[in-house]
Amino acid sequence: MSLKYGILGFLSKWEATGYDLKKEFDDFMSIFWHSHLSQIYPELGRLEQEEYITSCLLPQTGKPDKKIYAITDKGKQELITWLLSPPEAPKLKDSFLMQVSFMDNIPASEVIFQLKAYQKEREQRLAKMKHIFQERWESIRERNVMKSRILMSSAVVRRGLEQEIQYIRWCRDTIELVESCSALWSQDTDKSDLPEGEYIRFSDVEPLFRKYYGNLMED
Amino acid sequence: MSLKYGILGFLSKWEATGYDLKKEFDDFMSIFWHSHLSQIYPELGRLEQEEYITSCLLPQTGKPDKKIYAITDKGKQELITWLLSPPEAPKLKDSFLMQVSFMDNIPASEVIFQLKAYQKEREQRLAKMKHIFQERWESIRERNVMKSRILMSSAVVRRGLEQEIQYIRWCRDTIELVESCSALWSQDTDKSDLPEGEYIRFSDVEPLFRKYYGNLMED
DNA sequence: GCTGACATGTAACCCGTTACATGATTCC
DNA sequence: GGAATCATGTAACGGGTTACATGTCAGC
Repeated sequence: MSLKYGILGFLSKWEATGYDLKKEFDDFMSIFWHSHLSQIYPELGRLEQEEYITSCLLPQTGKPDKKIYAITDKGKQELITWLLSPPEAPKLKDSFLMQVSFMDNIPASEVIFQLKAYQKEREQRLAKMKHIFQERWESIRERNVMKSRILMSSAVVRRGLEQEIQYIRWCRDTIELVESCSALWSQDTDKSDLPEGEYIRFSDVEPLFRKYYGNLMED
Repeated sequence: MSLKYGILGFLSKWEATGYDLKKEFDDFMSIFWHSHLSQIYPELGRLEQEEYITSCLLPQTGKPDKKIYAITDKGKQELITWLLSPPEAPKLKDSFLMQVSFMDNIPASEVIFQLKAYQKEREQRLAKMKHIFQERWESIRERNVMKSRILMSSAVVRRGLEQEIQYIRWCRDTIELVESCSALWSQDTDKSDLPEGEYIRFSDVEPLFRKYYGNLMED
């Protein structure tokens, strides 16, 4: 149900077409949401029907006509009601972490390969976010006017940057960990009746683990 | 499409019923995925039809009969193929961050209230995760056997803990930021034709911003 | 007597993704 | 000549959530 509020939130500050909204979902809003045009257009239709937004048609030559949407008072009220309602419990869906947690089923070399590939992807995302961030920063500094909206979107930007940086760092650390423990993979390819002494003990790698967890275990 | 692999991944190590799987999705796997029983049962049916898993019926007295599922070779192969396939680009959906980015529309006091509520939620999640983590840690230490599976799930646990800790810290820092800038909200309740001098300048709060971003802006 | 754990499922609905459909202009 | 941008949408499908449906046993 959040696409609705993503649209209302954006329209609470600027008028926009469906196409504009899509760009915003690919740009700044990509920090917390994404959507396809084929979902945005019908949603705009529904929101207009329920009178949360109004549209006005702008004929263009050479290009297709634009339908510019604006928020209504009813729409703004709906947005505010949502903003004041209790925040939803986070429901994480991270298919890469799922892959990682089952990667004892593939060779250590492949694990490292996958971690490196993902790290690269996140580095690209970070670079894109930094770019967005720097552009905004400069335009804000030029106009030299401070608003609460700028404060809140800056907070969101910080969260986005932090998240990427930490994920990248985790990839790096985990690659190192797997590299230094790759012997575990040759061990446990199911020769299940080896004598006890043949197994690597947990106590052998415990110091390495403590280092990997850092101060996360305290408390 | 990841529920399928969540199930196959779990069954690659242990046999389980639909009910067991649900518990696992609420427990350890909640770090990266969640699912409802009403989705798990039909999915198990499909996986069995496609011969990725097999079931055996265990009659019970007093309790309903159990249907215990086990992975087949074909299923294990399917899992491995997925594990080796390129990791998906992350598609974040964080409705709380969406709320935050539009919170210039509600009073600063309400912003702080929402941030505190969310911080509490994440603290509870962290406490739960630490609990899961400590239980596992102890049982691993007792058995004193190291396996690659333990290494990978430990990496996932670290990611989960980190994520929570950092989100909580962000909430704390952002509450402070909003508190020290709450004057912005009284300013911009749309008295749009105030003389220029009445506005808070960006340059006035820039030092505060630099502190809030820390070393995130550096390249 | 009621809640919660155990155990399995179906049905309706909503949300989100991929594919299809159109058509001009600009840049390489 | 082909890809990318601007601009709008529909249709089919798949995945995920909520509600419905059933029934026993243990513990408070």
